[in-house]
Order: sequence, then C-alpha cells, then structure tokens
Amino acid sequence: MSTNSKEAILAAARQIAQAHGYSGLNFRDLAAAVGIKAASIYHHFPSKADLAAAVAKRYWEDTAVELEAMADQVPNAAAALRRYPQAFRRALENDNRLCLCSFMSAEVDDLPDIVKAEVRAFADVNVAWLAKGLVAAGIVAPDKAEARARAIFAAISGAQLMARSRADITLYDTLVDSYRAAGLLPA
Amino acid sequence: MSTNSKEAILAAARQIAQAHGYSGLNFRDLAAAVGIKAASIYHHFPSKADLAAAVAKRYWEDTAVELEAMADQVPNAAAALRRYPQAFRRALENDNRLCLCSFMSAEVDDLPDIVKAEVRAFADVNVAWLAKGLVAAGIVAPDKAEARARAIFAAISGAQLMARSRADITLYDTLVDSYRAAGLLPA
DNA sequence: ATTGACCTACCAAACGTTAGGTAGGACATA
DNA sequence: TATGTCCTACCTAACGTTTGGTAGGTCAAT
Repeated sequence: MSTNSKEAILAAARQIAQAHGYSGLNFRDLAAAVGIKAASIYHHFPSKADLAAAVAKRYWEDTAVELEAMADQVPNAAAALRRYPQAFRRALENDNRLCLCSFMSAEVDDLPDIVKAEVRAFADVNVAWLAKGLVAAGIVAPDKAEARARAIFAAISGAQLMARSRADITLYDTLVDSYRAAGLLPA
Repeated sequence: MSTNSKEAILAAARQIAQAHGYSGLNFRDLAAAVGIKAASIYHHFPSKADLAAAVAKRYWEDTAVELEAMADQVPNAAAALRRYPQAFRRALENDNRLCLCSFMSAEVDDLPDIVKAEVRAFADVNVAWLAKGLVAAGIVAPDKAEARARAIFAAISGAQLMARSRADITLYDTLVDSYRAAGLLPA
C-alpha cells in the first residue's frame, strides 16, 4: 500500500481541487475519499502547500503525456489541433469540473509560491504544444506561433469556465464552434 | 452613516471577492476594511449568502451602467466594441484582480443558489450588450450575434484569467491583440 | 418611547497541523 | 532460530486558530 496510498491521495486531491479549488481542498474530506485519516496524509506530504504543488505538477505532467499521445494518434498537426478542445472538454464531462489550473489561477493571491510555479508550468505546456502544432500545420508563421497559441489557450480556458458556470457542456461545444467560425481556431 | 455603511460593505466585499473569491470572503476582514465589527454586518445583511448575492447583483448592475456609458461616449457601435476589453482590463489594473463572476464561476459548486443566479445575470448583461453592438456595427447577422457575443465574452474572461495568473497586464493586452488579429474581435 | 446602528461577548464547527502511539514487516546480529 | 533495532503506514487525540453566526446590550437621533 505504500506507493498506492500516495497515488490515491494525489488522484483524489486532484478531483477535489478541480471542483472546489485550493481553498476548498481539506484534509478531512480528502482522507475520507482515500479511506484513511487526515493525519495520515502527513506521512506522504509535509504540508498542504506541498501536497497541492505535487498535485499541480502531476496535473501538467499528465497533460503533457496526454497531448503527446493525442498528436501521435492522428495523421498530421492540423488534425491534432482540431482535437485540442477535447482535452478541456473532459474536465466538464467529469461532473462539470474545471481545469485545475484555471481554478488555481483565480486563487493565485492565496496560493503558496511552490503551487503558483506549477500552475504556470501547466500553461507553458499547453502553449508550447499548441505553438508547435500551429507551425507544423503551417497555420501561422513561427514568429507568431506563441502569441496565437496563448490566445487559443486563454480562449479555451474561458469557454470551459463559462460552460461550468452554466453547467452546460453543449455551451462549451458551441463556443468552440464559434472560435472556429471566427477564425481563432483552425477550422 | 446608515446607508453609507451598507454601501461601504458592498464596495469592500466586492474588492475582497475579486481577489479571494466567495470562499475567501470573511466577515472579520470585511468588517475591518469598513471600520466596523464583524457582527455589525448582520445588521445590514442576514447571511453571507445574502451579502454575496447583493454584491454580485450590484456588480452586474454597475457593469450594465458602465457598458451603456461606454457606448454613449463613442460615435458608433464599432468604436464601442473596440473599447469592450477595457472594461475587463480595469480589474487587472486594480491590483491584478479578477472579474467577480469569473471567480465565482470557478467556485460554482460551493455557491448558494441565490448567488449563482446573479453570476449568470452578469454574463447575460455582457452577452446582450455585445450582441446588440455586433448587430449595430453590421459585423454579424442578427441570428448569429448571440453566439459570437458569447465567444467574445468567454475569450475575454479567459484572457483576464491567464493574465492574472502571471500578474502581467501586458499579457492581457497582447491576448486582446491576438483575438483581433485572428478575427474573433473586430479590428 | 422607539428605532436604527453598532457594540461586546460569545458559540459550535471546521480548519491545518502536531504529538505520541501502535501494528507489522525487514534485516542484520547473536 | 531467536532477538533487538529500525522502518513504513497508519491511528487517536488534541492543539491553536478561523469560520459563519447569535444573544443581548448601549446610545444617539427621532
């Protein structure tokens, strides 16, 4: 159970934080979700800040793997870009949850520094993947790829947030369609 | 001081909630900001839920007035639309704060129902104003105005959130520029 | 004499965190 | 083979603090 419990804590903490944020993540509920006692979490993580940093780090690591896998499953860069919104859709499918790092971006004033750093890393991973794909697909010039990638990332984050506030995943889909129609996302 | 205190509470609560969210809004800090005692807030608002609902309601009311004023100060609908991002820029100028309703959208799982309703009303106000302007400026057909308005609102919210996470208001400006370059926002 | 605005003084519940302890496995030494 | 030491993984119980909220008083203005 050694490594297993730590992994279970990370997984459960991610689910809680995607629904209730850093401030809404508490040791008692987290422990209950894992099936242990609150104090036992301290055997695996020295503090709430360290736990949250580990969760956020794992979150962007998982996302990086997922994005690479998505690119591999598809014939070309354009097709991979077309599937990018699906990555953010999955959080909404999971009980109307939000991207962990969108939630933590809102909470940034109350976040320990070690957590903030991981939140920024998540954005960096997304922007880098998008920029690479935009260039490979020949959609934008290399010197303008990062700006466009950031715009796509920000817009998709906003669409997810708005859909969450209405608990309406079809709103997310129509927002993505609108981004395509307007020319922000490649059609 | 009668009406004055109530207004002061609303104003201070808005500032706090835009920086720390609904969960980070507490009666002691709020009272201290106003210069009264925590218990005295209950003389004006029966509960935290009622207070937050009043704050959110006042927030969209103020926004509606501000948007109308913005439209009036400018010769035509296209010029008004061009200034829309400025409304969201002001929160960032105010100590890197976030739109109250973006924060509360993230927190939607833990929000009292009466607060949720006001959060949705804020989005409705923005979308209605944008849709009206888009039609008046002849940028989109009336039957497609609302979809485009929603896309703009979501994208601008996302840009503000991303800029906040980096505490970088110039990032907000470049995101807005990218939206224009990509065709989401009218140039 | 009543009301409005605010106060002091609490409370129960929940928070992150700590102290100290228990059960059981690993492992080198005697 | 048995003993002593150390480890991991978890526990109970409590710590001080903060939370939203309540009861009842004071006091100037009407």
